[in-house]
Amino acid sequence: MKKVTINSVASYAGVSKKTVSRVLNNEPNVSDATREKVLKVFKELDYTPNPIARGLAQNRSFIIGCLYDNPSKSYITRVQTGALAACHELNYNLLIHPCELRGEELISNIEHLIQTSRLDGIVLTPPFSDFPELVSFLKSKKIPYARVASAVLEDDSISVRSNDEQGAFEITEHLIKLGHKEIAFIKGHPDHSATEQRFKGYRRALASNGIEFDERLVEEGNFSYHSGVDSARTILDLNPRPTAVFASNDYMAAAVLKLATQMQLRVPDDISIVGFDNAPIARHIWPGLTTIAQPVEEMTQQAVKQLITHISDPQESPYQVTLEAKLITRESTAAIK
Amino acid sequence: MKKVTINSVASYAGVSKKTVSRVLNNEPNVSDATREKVLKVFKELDYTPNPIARGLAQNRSFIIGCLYDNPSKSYITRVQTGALAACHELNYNLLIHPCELRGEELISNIEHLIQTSRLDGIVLTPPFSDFPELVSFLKSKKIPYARVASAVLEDDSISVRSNDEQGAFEITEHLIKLGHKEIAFIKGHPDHSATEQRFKGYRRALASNGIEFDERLVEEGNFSYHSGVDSARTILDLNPRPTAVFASNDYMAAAVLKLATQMQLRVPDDISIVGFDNAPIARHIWPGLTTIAQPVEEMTQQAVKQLITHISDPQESPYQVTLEAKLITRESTAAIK
DNA sequence: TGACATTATGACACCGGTGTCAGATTAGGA
DNA sequence: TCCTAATCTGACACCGGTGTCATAATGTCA
Repeated sequence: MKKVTINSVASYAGVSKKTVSRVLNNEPNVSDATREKVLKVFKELDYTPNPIARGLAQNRSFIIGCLYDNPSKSYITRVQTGALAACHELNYNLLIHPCELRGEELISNIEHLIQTSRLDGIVLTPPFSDFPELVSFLKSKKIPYARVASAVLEDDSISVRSNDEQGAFEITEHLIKLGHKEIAFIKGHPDHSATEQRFKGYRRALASNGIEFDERLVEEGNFSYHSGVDSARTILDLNPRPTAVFASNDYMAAAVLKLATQMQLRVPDDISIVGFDNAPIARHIWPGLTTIAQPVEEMTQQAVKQLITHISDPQESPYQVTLEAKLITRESTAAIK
Repeated sequence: MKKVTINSVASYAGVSKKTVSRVLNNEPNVSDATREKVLKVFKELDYTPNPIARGLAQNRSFIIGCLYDNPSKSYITRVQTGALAACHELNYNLLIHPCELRGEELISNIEHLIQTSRLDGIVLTPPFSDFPELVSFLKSKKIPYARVASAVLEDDSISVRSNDEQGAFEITEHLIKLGHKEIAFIKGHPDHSATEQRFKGYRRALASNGIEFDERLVEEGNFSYHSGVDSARTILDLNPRPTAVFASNDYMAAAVLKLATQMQLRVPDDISIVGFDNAPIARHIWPGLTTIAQPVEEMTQQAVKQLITHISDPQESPYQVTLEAKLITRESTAAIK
């Protein structure tokens, strides 16, 4: 099997390689006859252009990077799924790059990544999406980027998000409608902008239903299962015990559930628990968790698609989108008796 | 910021670009003085060679692909972590490629991937590691590949595995030592070679402890949580009910646990449950699952490292390694009363 | 010191595409 | 029918590295 290059195609079709290149890139100024002739040779020889040679000539790599630092494997996988879908569609490759937000030398780490891998652009997923140092670094270096699930909107950059505040509002209101008034809240990791958004939604729901906010019901978590255990311990020992717990994600909610079960509390009869994200664990435990589902794949896919479009044609003006989050009710919530 | 290329380095250092290239690749036949002079210029100009140009010249992409089709997000993430570690170390990039083993046109899908992305090699993770059609395709196309967690050993290819059969043996024996004799078994997905291996280990443990194998205690699963629910239903309805259940992975074990809990069975007092893989869920549920931990990251890292080494220097003879699996005991198993 | 082997270096083509520009061909209008 | 404008096409340089080979510099030994 010998290699099929643009030269072999050109000589086989009896045209110059530049003409072949024109056909390849759908450029104008090729007569229909020539175009078809070349296209036929493509098929006959089973020709695939070499992206590396192309990249060298155009100073592009056809690679975009995906940055994440997230304890939730399912979230990461969903992000990857969305990003890959967009990449496949637009003939790009995806380079995944897990790294720590608070790791030393984040910026130089990223700079090195961009330098060595010659990324054409970067997708930022939480918590990077709202990390100012990084965003302004990319902006100063003129590296195209897109932000997924960011809270802060900048109008000159690509950003696709879902409404965390609204989701938190809705799930809190769901509890309130079930008669709950003492609703504990476990916060997420302070580096994630979602943390503040979800907290805001919680407070807005309380306020709009005339329930006074009680600071003693709020615990600091960090989205990890482990932090959920710690927070749960404090909350479940409160006297009087709250009748419901809203954990800022499903892992922490699962931790609350585990601890409650260990303490012989029945969920949802004795206490209702809700999470956020609709992670697989939400339906893998008993009782299943009432939670908020976000369209993570969809968000990432749109963000990456936008990003690649922008790279290929910088005229394309970047835009912002907000997608819907959805309440999923399972067995972990019930009306107060 | 203007681009720093091999030409700028060469003229700045007062040598030819070929000499710069020599220094870059640690080739011999460069005098120490020249070498140092060039290295100093590297630093001064902050030069990073362009992998794309390099790739074009050497007909390499410095990219290896990672194939998977696995319902376990944590397994996928662990695989990626290991693969990335090896890639970073050896200046390679990783292209992840989730795809369905039984999807239509798997082979042509992979062929297309290799064609368009010009992969230098491929890592196969379960269930691809032992999929003969794919392996022989890669072999016929002379695409370097490495297999992770494969059961079948071929001596002319790279393969890093852990001993599933032995792990299953040990965890079964753990149950037997606790006094269990009626131990139900839920099989994994038939496409995964681990499925048969784990089953073998289970049977060997029974046999070596003089317990007769009872076919009625065996259910067909497919590694998914959902299949675990189905199998659990059958098993927990058996009369007499087995005193222990060995599910071939933790998701299915979690399903058994969920169903048992719903049926008011106490775990481990009424029934012991064990899983396999040591997935996060094993410690996120209550009671935590006794299971077998495999060094997935380590396996993948070694496989990828081997693979890249082999690509860079085909003389390097491929090798096979088997790493240790480890029993993790948690709260889901107890001595029979 | 001369003859020869060894080491160091650079000129140049090449990898497989794309950009520029000039020249050839065709179309359209007078 | 001729002239000009619009459309096609190809020659050639270039992207940033590496491979080959010739030549220059140095080392070795008689």
